[in-house]
Amino acid sequence: MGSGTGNDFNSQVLTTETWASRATLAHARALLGKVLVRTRAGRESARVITEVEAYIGGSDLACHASRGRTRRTEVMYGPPGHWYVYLVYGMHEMLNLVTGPEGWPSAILIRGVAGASGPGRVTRSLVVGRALNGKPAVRASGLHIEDRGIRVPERLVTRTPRIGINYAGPVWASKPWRFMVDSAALGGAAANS
DNA sequence: GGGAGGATGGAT
DNA sequence: TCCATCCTCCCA
Repeated sequence: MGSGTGNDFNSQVLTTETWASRATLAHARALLGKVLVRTRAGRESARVITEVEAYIGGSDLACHASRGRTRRTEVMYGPPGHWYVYLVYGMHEMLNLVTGPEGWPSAILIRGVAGASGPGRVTRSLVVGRALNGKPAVRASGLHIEDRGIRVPERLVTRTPRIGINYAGPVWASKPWRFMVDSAALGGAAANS
């Protein structure tokens, strides 16, 4: 696959996968500073997203979809803008937002929000579970994302390899597909916006 | 039907 | 460094 080698801009022919990969990474970056809004029993809790990771397509060996289309990964093959929630290590719910295009499995894991660092803590603090799996990210589902005007300047964004995926091998484990913004610095940025 | 291993987090 | 805890997927 053309996008597997790294520098897409040197490619003469840009494949559908290349475009989709770029779109997912741009989307991941754009999620920093957006607000995750949980509505439950008439109450709303909102948290600014501070850390995400991208899992991009069937060729990404760290992506669950790399092992084929199964019952669990089915939602990743569906239309974008839906939640992919699964249980890991028998105790932690992982919250992902499916990105597009349909039929091309990719998702963004929400690893941190203001006040909760770590994907397991994100879901625990917002009471998010597998009941949301496959649901669209709209208010009626009880969980959606809002842009409340928080600006995240590039200098506050850190990119690193993804966490806990060494089993995927060095090529995929080294992709800088984790995006973070310092929570405290973000507070200042939000105040200035 | 059985078994291995996992996109973590907290304790030791 | 260890391990709780259970779902998913592969293999037989």
